[in-house]
This record gives sequence, structure tokens and C-alpha cells, in this order.
Amino acid sequence: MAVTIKDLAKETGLGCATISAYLNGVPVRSYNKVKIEEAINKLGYIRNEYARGLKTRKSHTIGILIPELKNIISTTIVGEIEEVLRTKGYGIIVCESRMDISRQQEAMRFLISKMVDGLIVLPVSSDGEDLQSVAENVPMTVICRQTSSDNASHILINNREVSQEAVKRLIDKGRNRIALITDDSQVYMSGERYFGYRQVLEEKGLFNQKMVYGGSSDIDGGYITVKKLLREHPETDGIFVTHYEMFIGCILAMSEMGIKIGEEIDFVGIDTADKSIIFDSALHTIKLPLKEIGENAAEIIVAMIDGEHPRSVLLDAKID
Amino acid sequence: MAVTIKDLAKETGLGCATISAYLNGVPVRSYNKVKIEEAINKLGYIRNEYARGLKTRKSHTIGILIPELKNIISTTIVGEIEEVLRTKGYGIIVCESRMDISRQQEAMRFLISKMVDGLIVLPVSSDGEDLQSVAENVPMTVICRQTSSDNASHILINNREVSQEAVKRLIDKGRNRIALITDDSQVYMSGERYFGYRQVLEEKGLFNQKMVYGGSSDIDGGYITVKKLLREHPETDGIFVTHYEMFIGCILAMSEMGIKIGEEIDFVGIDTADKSIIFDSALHTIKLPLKEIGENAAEIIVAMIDGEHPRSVLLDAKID
DNA sequence: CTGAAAGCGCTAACAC
DNA sequence: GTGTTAGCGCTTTCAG
Repeated sequence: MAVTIKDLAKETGLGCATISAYLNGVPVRSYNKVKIEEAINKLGYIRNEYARGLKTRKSHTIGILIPELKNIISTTIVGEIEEVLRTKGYGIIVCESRMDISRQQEAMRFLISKMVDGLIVLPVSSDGEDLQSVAENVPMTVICRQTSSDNASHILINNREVSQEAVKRLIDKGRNRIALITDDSQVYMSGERYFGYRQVLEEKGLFNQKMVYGGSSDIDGGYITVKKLLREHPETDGIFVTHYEMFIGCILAMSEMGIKIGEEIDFVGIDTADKSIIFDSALHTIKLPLKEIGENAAEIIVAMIDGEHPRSVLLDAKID
Repeated sequence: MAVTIKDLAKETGLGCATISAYLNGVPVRSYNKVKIEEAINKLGYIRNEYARGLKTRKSHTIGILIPELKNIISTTIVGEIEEVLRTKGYGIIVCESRMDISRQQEAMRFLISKMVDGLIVLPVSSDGEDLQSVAENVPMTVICRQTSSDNASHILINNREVSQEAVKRLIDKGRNRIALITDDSQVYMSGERYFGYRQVLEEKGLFNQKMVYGGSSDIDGGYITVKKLLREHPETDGIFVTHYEMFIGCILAMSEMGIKIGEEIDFVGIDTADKSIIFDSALHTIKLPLKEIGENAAEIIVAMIDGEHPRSVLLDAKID
């Protein structure tokens, strides 16, 4: 049986309440403090958050729900969130929805059953209907998706604008057969990037729906898709890739095919870190503000728990 | 206030115990079953796992502790674990240690305070001393590291053997200036791979410590390190890369430098998936049995919770 | 098959 | 500053 506050009381000869008070930062006599500390170390006491949470109605835990654990972009954001949250005394529970609405619901229930104080969600679908219905009373921050719910906070990036910028770069380089490689799943983020791409090309009369290719949003997906694209459209001279992993897959394919990027073909893709030194020369990359997304998500959810109103933040991705 | 079992009792006119029984799969009169279901949906009842866990001493949750959330290998394993665990009625809480022993300890405490029924850990350091001391009473499975603890289960891969195999392939291809690119942090897995590499080369009299390069275990790390290697040792004709992300970084660098893999230089690296179609031709890759690792970890931890003894599993990585 | 009552470990009043 | 007590929501005897 685990060691409880009662054991500490017995060990020290003090009452439960005193121990509890000390554990919560209330001052106690200094010699009692010493006794308590000793007992804690001797017995290896670890506070039972279940009992504590049951009483206080707080778990000091934030639930995080992302589509896939193996998506670097998502997990990088989660890492940043955790970094900030730990300084504020919160821990995290991470769940994945596997791009499946019912799993997402199930995960939400799981998180709520764990009494999370707040939720940070990167939803499967673009509307957030399904979310809000489950988590009525739990503060929620939605990242990278615009939902219809207005008791949730939102953190968005200027996907459409930066995509337009990306395609313009390719045009400026003299490219005019510009393809799009994006993910199959029709989600908000990909959609916005697609619209940005499309809008610029339509303005120039260069848009061709046949040059829009979808694949699975991983390295393999990018690899396969770019090969297919170049087989079916060898005239392609510029490619905009909307997902990081797919972008990597594309570059690997280029390498294997012996195509020198910046000569036959120009690329614009997504990069994960501000500090990345790769992709300098011949490639343009969109730098996602992952750190800012994570920081904002963490700070906003804590603010909401402390009673503040939901708010929305628009973050700038940069291209260079 | 959240809706409780009491509210269900009031709504249905039944007693708490009956509701609880139904929720736990005990048969109740079919018309009561209907009433309860209706009340659950109407009120949006979600069971409070804190209260339940406090009573039953079970949280139906496994704590998972990995060095970094943004490492694809780790998160892929976590995904597999989650997949299996959910079929057995367990959820997961994921923490990261950020390669820091004290954070690892802190995370363990966090997980234990959440009353996890078991722990699956990919430890920071190679000895597991620090682990067992914290989690004395919690079943634990350690993955990819051999620790001295024998009340923990272990899941290992044949790192050394497969590394030997990898280097032999390079030698068979006629390479004899074979470099190693590995990560800085001296962890068990890298160590084993290093020993495998070294042993084969020493046997042939080809070992040269100056051709062993360390870098950060991410894409940037691989990119930077291989460039440095080739600058300082332009005679290199074969490279063994011990980490997936670094391997990707290497290939990206090759691409940028216009070096065709399989001609000037041969590579052997780590790949993440069994099904990957990349890296076919000129590259050899070690396929890590990530799915098996995850499945085994999940099954073993549940078995331990059910009272079985710890056990160790050795899994085969394959090269092709 | 169902209801009443006790108690899991902790905190929050409240007396001392 | 410290001890006593009640109760968070649930499960679990034990009667009925």
C-alpha cells in the first residue's frame, strides 16, 4: 500500500492537517518542517493527486489532443506547451485521435474523466461542433483550426497568406507550371494552404487542378506523390508542398532521381524550426512558429482556467 | 458542477449502487438499463476516474516516459503502445524527460501521483538505478535499454549484431574508409551500435576513431555532422548512421552537395517503418521493429499488472 | 436485483 | 500553528 499523509502524521506525531498545510505551502514551525521533510524522504511519500483532485476539483493537468503522435510538427508544439506549463505547475496528458472523429470523442471523454483542468486540441475536422458538445464545462484552446465555437480560444496561423507568398516566390523565379502537393485529408490547414496556392495561380491564369496532388501526410506520402506527379506531369517546374514530412519525402525522391533542386525544379515547403540550417540555398521554406503556438496555447489555457475569457491569436508564419 | 452518479440515481429513481453496478458490467433489469442509458445521455454523465481510482486503487492508466516527444522513433512506439493498450481498457499519460535525469525523476513522480498502474520507460541513462528507486511498487517495462534492475521487464533489440551486419555490408561493397555518425549523448543504444561498428572494423584493421562523429540526434544534427565529416575526411567512402533523424539529415546534405549515394559513398542508416518504400536502391537500411516493441511493451506491462513476473524480450532489427 | 452505509486520501473549515 | 471532522464521487460489502 502506498504511503499516505496519515503515515506521515504517525511518523512525525503531527496531525494530518498540519502535514497537508505544509505540503500546500502554509508555514509550520521550523522544527516540524524538518520532521515532515525527513518523514517524506524516509517513507518515500508521493502525494496522491487523485485524492487531492477529488477534493479540490482541480487536477493541475491539461489534456492535449492531437491527430497523430508521430507527426513532428504536432509533437514539437506539445513539447513547447509542456515546457511552459510545467513552470506554471501543470502537467499534461497527451492523447491522439488518429484522424478519427469517434476516437477524438473517446479521447475527450478519457481526458475529462481524468478531470483535466483544460484542453488543448488540434482537431480532426475543421468545424469544432463535435468538440464543444463533449467539453462543455472545460476551458478549451483550439490550435491551427478555426471552429465555430466561441467559448473556445483559437490559435491560428496565416496559412493562406503565407501560401500565396510561397507561390509568388516560385513565379518570381520564372516558374509557371507550379504543382501542389498536399495531404489527402481535407482539413482546415491544408484547405487554407490550397486556397492560397490556387488564388495566386488563378490570378495569373496559371491554375490547373490536375497539378494538385494529394498523398498521405508523411515522408512516404511525399516521396510517392512527387514521383507520381513528375511521371504524369514532367513539365512541372515548381512545387509547393504543404506538409513538413511530405516535403522531406519530396527531397529524398529528388535526391534519388538525381534532380538538382533549384535547377530543373524549385520547391517551397514547410520547415519545422526557426533555427534550422537546412534548406538554405535552393529551397524556400515556410517557417512555422511552433514555439509561439505552444507558448500561446499554454498561456491562454491557464488564463482561461483562472477565469479569463477565450481569445483568439493569429500568428505569422514566415517565408524565406 | 459535473454530473455524478447521484444525479443519475435521482434521475432514474434508482440507487447509486445499481448505477455503479451497471457501469461496471453487472447485469441489471433491462428496463433499468434503458433508464440508466437515457439518463447518461440526457445528463452527459462522464465517470470520474479520480473518485473511482481512489476507491479501487487502479487508474486504468499506464505512464509512458520518453526522452523527447519530437523523436519520431519514440512517438511511433508510443502510438503502437496506445493502440494495444486501448483494446485492453487502458489509457496512457505521456511525459518527456528531455534527456535530463532530474526531469525524468520529476516525471516519474508526476506519473505515480496520477496513480498509474504501470510504467513504460525509455530511460535517459543506461543504468536504471534512478528509475527503480522512485517506482518501487509500480510495475515497469524498460524499452531499448538494459538496466540493472530485475524487477523491471526489458525489451531490447539486437543493436550490436545488426550494426555489425550493417558495416559488413559496406565492406562487401568494397568500402574501407567507413565513418560512423551517431549522437552525442552516450546512451545504451548508441553505445551498442558503436561497439558493433567498431568490432567489425577492428577485425579487418580498418578502425579509425577519428572517423567517429557525434552530433545532435535530429535532422539538423545529421546534416551538420556529415558535412563536417566529409570536409575533414573527404576520403570517406562509407557511412553508418545510427539514428533515423540524423540519417535523413545526411541524405538531405548529400542531395544539396550533389553527391549521388551509391557511387561516391554508400550509406547504411535506420529506417522507421517496415513498409517504407524509400531508401530502396542505393541505400541499405536497418528496419527497427517499432510495432513489435510497442506491442510487447503494452502486453508485458498489462501482464505484470495482472501479477506476472517481469520478463525480457529480445527483438530483431532487420537490415536490407 | 437493488439500496444503505462506509471509506479510499486528501483538503478546508473550524475550534483550540 | 495545530488537531478534529466532514465530505469530494465512487465502489463495495451486506441486508433486503
